[in-house]
Amino acid sequence: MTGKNKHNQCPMESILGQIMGPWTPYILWLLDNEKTLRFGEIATRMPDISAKVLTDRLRKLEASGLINRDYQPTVPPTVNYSLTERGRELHGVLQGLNDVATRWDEEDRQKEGDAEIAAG
Amino acid sequence: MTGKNKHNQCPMESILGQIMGPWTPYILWLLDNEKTLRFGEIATRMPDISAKVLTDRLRKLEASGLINRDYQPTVPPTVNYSLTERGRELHGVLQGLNDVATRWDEEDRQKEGDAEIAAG
DNA sequence: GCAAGTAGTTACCTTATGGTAAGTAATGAG
DNA sequence: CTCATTACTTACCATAAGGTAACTACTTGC
Repeated sequence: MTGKNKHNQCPMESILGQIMGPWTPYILWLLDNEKTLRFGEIATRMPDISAKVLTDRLRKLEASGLINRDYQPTVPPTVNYSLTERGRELHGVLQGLNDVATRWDEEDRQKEGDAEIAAG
Repeated sequence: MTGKNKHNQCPMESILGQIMGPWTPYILWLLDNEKTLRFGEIATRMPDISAKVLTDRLRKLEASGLINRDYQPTVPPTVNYSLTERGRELHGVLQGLNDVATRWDEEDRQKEGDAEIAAG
């Protein structure tokens, strides 16, 4: 997987093993923005992830102490996910990541547009 | 894999596909700190990564336009890696990540220490 | 008694990923 | 003539990761 070693010498390795990996930062970003989301709501916002993998990521984030899982034994059941206090400490990083992503995306679209105009 | 989709609707997906993945953020962090590093110097700082995988990561970062590869055809050859301008824009994110990582690491060590004292 | 709805779990199979070891190029040293 | 050096590349193999489909539980409504 994305990270199996815990923390040898460098603290950064540890955090990377927890929050990195295919869909993980995006899940954190969703929960950072929307406070609380049900399993199905996360799945809707990430159409390309399978239930199996989403469950896996949520379980790992829970094990890392970054998200809370609140199971309500209603019928049908309701499970709410939210960031823990530690998870919320990632806000600045996630925000910064999104800012850069948005900026690059705009720049790239701009360049694509220019290229199309130049090509006639 | 870590990222195959380019950018469907959300710009964050794109950046995650580029900088996420097992060792990638750590490589960027090294280059952000040390300006320029040779292949072997990066390898020394990351003892657990194999040459094959390190090469793969460097090639992908180069393809994403985040790092420069400067091949000097000396004997034996010298290859210097450094961040591009775009790569340097990740400074804030990498710094923030490292800050959180360091803080959590200290907190966890503190807790471990407390537990040991409590256990006698 | 059967379908619907939520949040999964499980089994099975395919693909992706990563490790190891060996090979390559070019040249100066011994 | 062979070794050492750097930065890889290649082939081969083992493991990990992920997709799909089917199945679970529980109760309301038809």
